[in-house]
Amino acid sequence: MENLLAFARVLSDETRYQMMLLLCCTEFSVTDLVKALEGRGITVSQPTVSHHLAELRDANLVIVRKAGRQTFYILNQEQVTVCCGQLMTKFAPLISVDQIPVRGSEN
Amino acid sequence: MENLLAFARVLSDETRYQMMLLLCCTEFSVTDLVKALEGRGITVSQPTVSHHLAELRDANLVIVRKAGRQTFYILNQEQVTVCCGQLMTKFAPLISVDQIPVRGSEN
DNA sequence: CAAACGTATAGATATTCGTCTATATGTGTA
DNA sequence: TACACATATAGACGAATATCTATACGTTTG
Repeated sequence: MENLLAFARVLSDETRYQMMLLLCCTEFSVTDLVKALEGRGITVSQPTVSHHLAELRDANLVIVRKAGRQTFYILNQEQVTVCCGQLMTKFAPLISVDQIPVRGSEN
Repeated sequence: MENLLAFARVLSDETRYQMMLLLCCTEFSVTDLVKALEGRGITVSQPTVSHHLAELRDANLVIVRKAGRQTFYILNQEQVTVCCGQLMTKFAPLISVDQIPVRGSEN
């Protein structure tokens, strides 16, 4: 599947979205991620989280580190950046880069 | 639904993705859009395209102009830009804005 | 006014996909 | 070596959704 389609598809699920928010700047083991999601009101089983992590892996959106019997995941911010750049090129080519409203642009 | 989730959801379907590519810089009527999609190997009925256009409308991703019995659509590049900015803020906060690889960054 | 045209809506259907339970695989430990 | 722990995989199931056909709605035209 095309790169951007995979990126969008991964992002489009609430559970994965919250996972990515958590993984953005902090490494999590699978079990800890399950607990952290629970804390955000997302109650899912460990296999479900593993399944979603596999999708993130396939989309190159996480960096994986194995340590003993644990596996740690963290978001691949560079891939996010590449995808956002491609999105801008394809779907907002008329808007110059330095106009990207980075902060305080909720709506 | 949250803004970015809606954006990602809309983008995550192949048909809508191709529609957005076509609508990016050119206005299309519904019928012409059906034909243009056909030309790209996406064969869908007019009601299907209308249905997808309604989703794009709900996500504020198209600008609509009615003229006689036709309705013209074009992509709302500003909304795309806003969403990309929010994506960067939420999922790539450690990467500075001026590093966004805008062109020639396919992978 | 009636017919043709362009688009939107409604309802039905099949497929995709998110989730679960059960279990397999791999790794540390007593 | 046996067991406990952490994660991944397999298969089943229900909900979401992309698509279709049929039709309604609005507009132009003869």
